[in-house]
Amino acid sequence: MSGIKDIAKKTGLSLATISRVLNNSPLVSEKTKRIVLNAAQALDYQPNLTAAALRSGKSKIIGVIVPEINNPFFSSIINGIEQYIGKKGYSIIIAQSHESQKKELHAIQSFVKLNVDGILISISKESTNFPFLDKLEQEKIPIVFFDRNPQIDNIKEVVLDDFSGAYMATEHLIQQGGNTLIHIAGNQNLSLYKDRKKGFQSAMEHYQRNFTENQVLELRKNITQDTQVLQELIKKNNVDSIFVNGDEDCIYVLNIIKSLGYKIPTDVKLIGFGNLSIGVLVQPSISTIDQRAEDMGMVAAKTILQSLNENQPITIKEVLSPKLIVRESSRVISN
Amino acid sequence: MSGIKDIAKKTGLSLATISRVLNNSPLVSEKTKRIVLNAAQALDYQPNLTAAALRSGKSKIIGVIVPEINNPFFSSIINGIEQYIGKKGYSIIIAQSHESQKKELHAIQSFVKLNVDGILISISKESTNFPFLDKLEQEKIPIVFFDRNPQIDNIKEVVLDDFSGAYMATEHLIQQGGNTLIHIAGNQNLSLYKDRKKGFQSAMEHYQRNFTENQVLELRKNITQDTQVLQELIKKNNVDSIFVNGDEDCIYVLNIIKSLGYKIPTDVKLIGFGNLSIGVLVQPSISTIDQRAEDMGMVAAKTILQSLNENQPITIKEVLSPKLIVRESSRVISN
DNA sequence: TTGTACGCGTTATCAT
DNA sequence: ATGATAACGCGTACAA
Repeated sequence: MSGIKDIAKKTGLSLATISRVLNNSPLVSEKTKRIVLNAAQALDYQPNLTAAALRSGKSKIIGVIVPEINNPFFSSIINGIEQYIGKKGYSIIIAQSHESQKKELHAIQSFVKLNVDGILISISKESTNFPFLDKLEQEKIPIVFFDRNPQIDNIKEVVLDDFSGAYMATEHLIQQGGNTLIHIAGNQNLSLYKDRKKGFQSAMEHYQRNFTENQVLELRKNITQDTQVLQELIKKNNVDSIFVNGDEDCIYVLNIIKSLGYKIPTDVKLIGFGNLSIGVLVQPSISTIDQRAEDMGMVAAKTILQSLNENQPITIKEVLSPKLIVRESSRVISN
Repeated sequence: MSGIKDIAKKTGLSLATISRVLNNSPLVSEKTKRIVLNAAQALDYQPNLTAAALRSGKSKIIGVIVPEINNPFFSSIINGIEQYIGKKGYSIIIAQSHESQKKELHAIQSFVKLNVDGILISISKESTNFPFLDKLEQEKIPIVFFDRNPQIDNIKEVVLDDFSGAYMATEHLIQQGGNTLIHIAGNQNLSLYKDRKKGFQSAMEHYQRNFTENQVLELRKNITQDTQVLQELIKKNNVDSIFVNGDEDCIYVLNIIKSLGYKIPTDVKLIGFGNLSIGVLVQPSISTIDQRAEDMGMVAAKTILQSLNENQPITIKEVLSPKLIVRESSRVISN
């Protein structure tokens, strides 16, 4: 392995010329270009990115912060980010917030010290204010929020249209013949769960289903209690369709309903949200809304790389449209 | 934000002294130490890790390569790595091989250019030779293999005792009253799946269950065919216990068996491998072998950090013991 | 078109 | 115990 010095020595050219060739400067003749590239090949030249970073101020590293890497949704997003960014010659460095604002700040500090060129972040549940934004602006480090976004102005963000997703899910249940619907909601501290609830409400109203707050509940994650609640809703209130805020909860609900002796989708129709791969392994397979995690990662990656070249602080809001995926848990068998 | 120059200017001390204080050199008086640290605080000093890396040759970055980050096992390992390494002031940079040896090599190249201090890798299924080992040794970059390991000598590796895990699983099925057992195997190109098969075989032999290759099969992932095969095995051969190579496949098998009308665990007992979180969401919940993914990540992280300080190329093999997790799919209801 | 020389921010060596 | 200065490997303004 060798550096530009070695190439200079071998070719008899100056360091500057070598550097120019390797950075595709137009100010070099074709001939010397060839000579240098050949020598580079022969010597197994490997640029020292650290030195380049120090000199140029560009590290070719993007920092990524997620609440939990160990979460299929986020790891899929990271997958998307890595794929896009890897192609462009960048690397990603990863930190987890574990839903703690303190760790989030700490991660950003580390990233700044490492001279990352940009930051991609999905904020923690705790985070309501964002003290790091000023600092990053000073340092000219662009930041793009994805999925979970702060409810503030003048930022770049990539989000899913959770409202539409929930609307689509609800509409689908109704179109499949659902009469009495409920929504099992997620943590209302996160705006995306709020949006899913709103989407449910909106679809209900649009189809004149007389929406009330009684039709929305959160799980206790205590199987006895949850079973009891669902039993009552289905028996007394004739609930025949349930839109669950996420696939994991959906499978949990699915099992409860099956254990109660109801048939899915005949007695109760179910749809989740998230399109986890496990959704096709359960029986019946669950309908869901695809969050397009990889796409989100790719768009976020694209956005941050764009921001590196334009130094105007533009406001960007990329909204991805979710996709309805119909499987057994909500499909009315046609005959 | 400021650097050591700013502190030097403010305190009137030399750059060298500032650097010494910040690196906890013993060669400074307590008094100046205080002065410097106070100034650092006041000026919001942030070390430029790029510059430090260039000068010292230590980047405080560890490169991690996994086949797919979007895989709960690997993302859990990364979680473990990140937790351990983050505490020690290191960062992790991540690349995926997508099971391609070419991408694996490419990732290593990138890591070398970035001057990572060490590499953690779980090799791709394709990889049978490891041309990068020489280069890394030249560059004095330590490498630690985890989970999937090359079958060669003189390396550092952290693996699960897959043999024992499979043995435990099989033994458990027998102890629960299993008479006729089969094993649904994984891709035999990976040594860990081979080990799981061997563990099954060993337990079978130990309990005089007359092991033959007929008791091992791989799924076709075609639901019609797989259903047919399982149906026959249960009906004709009286199979009453199945050890499946992984939890995802286990859930797949579970659904097939339920759809055939058999009761689990009464008619057929099941156990998987991997302890995916989804295992408790299906019904019945599946017994499994915990792979201790986070522990593996932490041990791998610990191992690589140790290697940074000792420059002797020591051979290390850390073997983690799996844990049996008994849930409904294999538990004989006591009465 | 090519070369010279300085600087990026820090650490390490040598002197004081 | 502290300071002056070179060096890490590369990029670029300026000179030629």
